[in-house]
Amino acid sequence: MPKQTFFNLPEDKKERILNTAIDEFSKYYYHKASISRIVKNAGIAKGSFYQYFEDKKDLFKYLIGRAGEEKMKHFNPIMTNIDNVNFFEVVRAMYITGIRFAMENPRLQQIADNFIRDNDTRLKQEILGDNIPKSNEMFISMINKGIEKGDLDPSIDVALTASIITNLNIAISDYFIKEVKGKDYMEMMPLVDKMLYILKNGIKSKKEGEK
Amino acid sequence: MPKQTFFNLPEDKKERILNTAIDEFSKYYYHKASISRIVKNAGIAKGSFYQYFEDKKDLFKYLIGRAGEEKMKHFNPIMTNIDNVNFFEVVRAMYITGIRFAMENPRLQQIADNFIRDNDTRLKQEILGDNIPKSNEMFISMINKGIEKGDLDPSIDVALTASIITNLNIAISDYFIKEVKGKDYMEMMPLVDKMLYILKNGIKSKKEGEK
DNA sequence: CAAGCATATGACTACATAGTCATGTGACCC
DNA sequence: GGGTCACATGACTATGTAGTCATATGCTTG
Repeated sequence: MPKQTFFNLPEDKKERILNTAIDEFSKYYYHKASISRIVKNAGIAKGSFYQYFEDKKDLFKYLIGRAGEEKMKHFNPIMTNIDNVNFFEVVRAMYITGIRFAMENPRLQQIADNFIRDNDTRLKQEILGDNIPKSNEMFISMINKGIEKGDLDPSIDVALTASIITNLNIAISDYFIKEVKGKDYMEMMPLVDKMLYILKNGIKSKKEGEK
Repeated sequence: MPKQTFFNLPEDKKERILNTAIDEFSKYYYHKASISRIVKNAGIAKGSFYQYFEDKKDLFKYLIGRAGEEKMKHFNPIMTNIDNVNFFEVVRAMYITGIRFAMENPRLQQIADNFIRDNDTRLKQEILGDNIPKSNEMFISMINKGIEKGDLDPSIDVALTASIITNLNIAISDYFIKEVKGKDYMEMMPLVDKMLYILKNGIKSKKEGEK
């Protein structure tokens, strides 16, 4: 956590510092991001930085935490209905909010991306604690419920399906941002539906049987 | 390319240097990997290193190239049959060889992984040139042929499906390495088939219609 | 005015990095 | 012996980093 000194700062200064830090960590991954550059760009002294934050990790943890909170704000409303709606509706809502978040907060999305892809597992452990497996567990329980309710094919492999759904989430965000960037984000809707069609029905021709 | 001096070295010395370098780049991504550590671990002088390679990038390019060649050795036999066999057979063979490569060459796999995930696009561009889009183009042409032949549902979105198949390739390797590591790699076969089942048929329950 | 306290500062330490270069060493040939 | 050439060496340069610390500024309170 940042020191009290940081929270005591006037709002605009806090904002300026965080904004500069977000810029830095969205451009460079953790180890390459530079405190020296941050203080230079934010127009504060090196010493001041260390009056605000314990160290580099302290700042980064704080940013990751804020990004997570921001993302959760969008996801929570979906999760409350989770038991009442069709499985695919939930997945659809998740994909849509995921893309929306990425478009509305490209720098935070980039920071999260860099962080997820970072292979310094010690750093990840220190910063995330044990929040990583939770998302997968949630999917697994969702899939199990989906099978019970009759929404899903009971012969699928649950853990593998969870992994697929997670990866498709990443795939569709990537695909959309690469292919459709700049355009209105409402254009993602048909794309999400095409993705869900495939997830639901597969890609095998319906006209003839399996060879 | 490494300098001639490097290729003139006795085989065991070359081997020792490359081996140490592979170790380093599989543990750390490009910018964090250290030439100083490599020369220390390989037992050669710093100056010698620069008699063998132009610079850090030269060595890395060489390693990426070797890893690529190694991987291609496995893939090429599949690609020659590409027109004669069922679409899903090709995808199946690709997934299997992908996992096999990852298991047989964990360090090379790790280097390729680190590199793909690196977000220094300039470095990527310099090292890969324009080889990146090629793999996607190949998938797209495969999918189009699959539709023509009647293997695939013509209503799918081709580009999106290509992206899905690529991502599922990553997903299954990840999943397999996390879940099944240490065991015999033949255990991946049922997993690949479950994955293909989902890709073919989707995950929707077959008993009742869509809600 | 004076004391005290929160905040601000940038030179500095200690360390790591990639890459250079002048000097050695040893084998081979004339 | 003398010359040439390939390879070997590690001290050194230049640059970057995270983090420290003694000092200074300025606001608030008695």
